[in-house]
Amino acid sequence: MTTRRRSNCPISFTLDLIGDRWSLLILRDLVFGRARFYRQLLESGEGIATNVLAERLRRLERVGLLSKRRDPDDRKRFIYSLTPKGLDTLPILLEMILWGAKYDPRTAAPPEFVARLRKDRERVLAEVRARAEEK
Amino acid sequence: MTTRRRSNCPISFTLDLIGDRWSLLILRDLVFGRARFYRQLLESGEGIATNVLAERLRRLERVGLLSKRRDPDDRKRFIYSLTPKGLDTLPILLEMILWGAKYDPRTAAPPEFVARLRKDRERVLAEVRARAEEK
DNA sequence: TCTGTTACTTGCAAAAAACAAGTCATAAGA
DNA sequence: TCTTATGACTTGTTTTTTGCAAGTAACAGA
Repeated sequence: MTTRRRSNCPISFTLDLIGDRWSLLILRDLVFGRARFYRQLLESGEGIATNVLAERLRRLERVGLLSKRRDPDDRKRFIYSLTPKGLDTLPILLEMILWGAKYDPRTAAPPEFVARLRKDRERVLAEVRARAEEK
Repeated sequence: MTTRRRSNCPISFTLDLIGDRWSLLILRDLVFGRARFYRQLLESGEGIATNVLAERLRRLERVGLLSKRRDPDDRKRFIYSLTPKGLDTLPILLEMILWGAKYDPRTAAPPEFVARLRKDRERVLAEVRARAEEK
């Protein structure tokens, strides 16, 4: 992926950083707590290629969305976690959940979560954020 | 771009349809009323290649986010416009504006628009939606 | 020390994007 | 009505990115 910015439009800026087919899925797995290690990210569902994952992690770290540190409990692996800047993409992810759940007849989105999200967006946002932060 | 779905995750579903480097910019130009014709989309800032634009328009039409009709005032051109499904991506675009405006020091996002959006999200959403609908 | 994990890297083929040029259906002007 | 212009693309080619398979290096455990 290229890094060259295309304009000063805020949407374009956002897309230049996370507007590819994988970055937001990586952020999703970190935000919703499904993964913390390389292996988990690699195996979490959609089948990203290992070289692409490595490149994306490097990139997301470089632009400040996530950080990497050695796991003190097992020094051969690394813990990937979101920075505040990375966590701030949560509202974007939540809107994508709402849109996807609305238009995908086969969606796996839990209906009660979606209903709560629609009804009380701020509250759900705060809850997911809090859970993500304590990791 | 491929069309094959990767999973039933709503975020993944959304990204399968609009998670590339151009689709959301096209939607942006249609939502915010900067463009209605092929030429305008082609020249609106970021420099999409003509073959890529053509392919994306075909794709977005096929998945039901936009529609195409001949312009009655000049039958050699076509008017591209959003469907309700396409217009429903607006919340995603607005969150990207907020994120981009927050983290891009060179952002061109009008500060008063961003401030209003932060303060009264629902209202701005309704306004932009209303303006986009009357086209 | 040997074996297994974990996190990658490297090499190559396939797909997609960027770039340049050309086609085709209107429309507008002489 | 012939001629040129415009708008919306298509086609061919090069470059970049992705996907896939295999391999390597650091650390851990027995």
